[in-house]
Amino acid sequence: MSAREPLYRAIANQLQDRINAGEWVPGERMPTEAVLVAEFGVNRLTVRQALAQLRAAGVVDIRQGSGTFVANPPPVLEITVDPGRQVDEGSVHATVQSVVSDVTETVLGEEPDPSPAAAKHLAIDPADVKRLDTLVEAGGDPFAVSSYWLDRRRFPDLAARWVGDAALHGVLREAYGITLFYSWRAFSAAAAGPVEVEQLGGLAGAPLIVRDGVSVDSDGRPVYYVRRRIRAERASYVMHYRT
Amino acid sequence: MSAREPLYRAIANQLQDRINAGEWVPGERMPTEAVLVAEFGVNRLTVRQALAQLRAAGVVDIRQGSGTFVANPPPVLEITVDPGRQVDEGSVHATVQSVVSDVTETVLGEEPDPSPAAAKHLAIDPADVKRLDTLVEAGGDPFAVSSYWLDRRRFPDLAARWVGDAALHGVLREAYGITLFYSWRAFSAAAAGPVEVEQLGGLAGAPLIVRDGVSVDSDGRPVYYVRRRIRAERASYVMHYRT
DNA sequence: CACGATTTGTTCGTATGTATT
DNA sequence: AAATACATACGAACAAATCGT
Repeated sequence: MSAREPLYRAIANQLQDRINAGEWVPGERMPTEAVLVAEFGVNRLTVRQALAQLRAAGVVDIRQGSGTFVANPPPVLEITVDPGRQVDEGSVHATVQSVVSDVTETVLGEEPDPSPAAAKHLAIDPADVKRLDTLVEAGGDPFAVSSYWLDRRRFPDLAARWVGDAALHGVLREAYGITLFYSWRAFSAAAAGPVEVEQLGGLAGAPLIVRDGVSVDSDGRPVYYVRRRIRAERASYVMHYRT
Repeated sequence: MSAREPLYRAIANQLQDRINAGEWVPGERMPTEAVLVAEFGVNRLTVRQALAQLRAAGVVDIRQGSGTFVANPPPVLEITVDPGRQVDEGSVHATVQSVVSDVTETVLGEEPDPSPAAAKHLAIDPADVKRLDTLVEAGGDPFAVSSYWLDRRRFPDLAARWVGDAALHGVLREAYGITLFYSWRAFSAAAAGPVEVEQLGGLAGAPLIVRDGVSVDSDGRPVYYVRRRIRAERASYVMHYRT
């Protein structure tokens, strides 16, 4: 095994074990840093490093001025992925709206973005690619951030035509007469960077569930490449099979 | 906005900006901690805290004795999800084998696990649930860890019948004559805990892509509930739509 | 291959700021 | 307002891994 395990890691493991053993139940307050310092006979920084490990793993919730609590896994929102439905009608919007009525998608910004990957997905020149970022809010809380890469010649004034509470597929249908179809989707995960932290809240490095995809019009021509990010503890994508 | 931004965060953001600006390209070595200490005029721990943020976000790669490097995004393995194929033949095995020939799935352990959630998915009593953990290795490197929850009365000696390089679906077909069908799958993300770090490597809190699912037999009876974890930077699940 | 220099990792100590109770 | 508890920041020392001579 490991020749010498760092103190902070040993303490983190021991605390994890005691949580698993039920010494503190989810939502319950754990001993303060000062108490742990006395109990383990180490420096406060060492205790904090141990707690930081558990926080990063989503095991504990640390609140300034209040204390450290065993994390209470919140209910995850299950976003249904229906492979049979090829028309893109916004799975996130539909799912979130069934739980929270107050769902909005607002434009955060729009700018040229000569991304080679996006250009390849759209089959256009990188110089013609623009990126439009939006924020989906549910009940006033940030839920998802989306980046759409589009052909800026085809949709020159997209942001201006955006109406506050609509989703992009609705804007494209009503303003441009485009019906969207899914081409492909991909599910992956990533760590939250400074930008995502500012947009979605949470901590740097927190896991995000990422959904990429390309939607095409009725002619099969790519309309946009999208990358949507949601904090991992908030949602999951569920796909049911026909039996 | 933020009244007072912590020093370490300001430094992290500035370093991030300079990386984005191309001051250091991916794979290139960044200034040492000592240099950054002198440059920003702060304590070394403050610099380290800033770098820890970037490391957690996957922006930099820090190697003891060597230095800090701009992260080089490794190629992700795209695991194809075919909603049309309802027979469970092991999508991970199939995909990984197409790239690396040396793929094995070995049993890490088998033990009773009265998980209420698993019992519900299997429609059996929690006392009858056992969990079997396996490790998928590709080219000698750990790639994925899977936990299978099964009815221990139905599969009493499953681990004993396991042959080293097979996948579970093959074991069930050959040893029990069961053909598996997908019932549902779910994609989510989570932070790596101590257990996952030991099994998959990486850092505590690193993002994992998680795939849950239930497979049933030809009678529609649940056979197992599975939860597979892969380090986020290693893979993504891709679903193509029929046009 | 050995060894020293370099660079990051861990741990102690101390002080002050900020949020919550 | 005071006490409590976590957040930030500085200083110092030694350990461990890496790399070049």
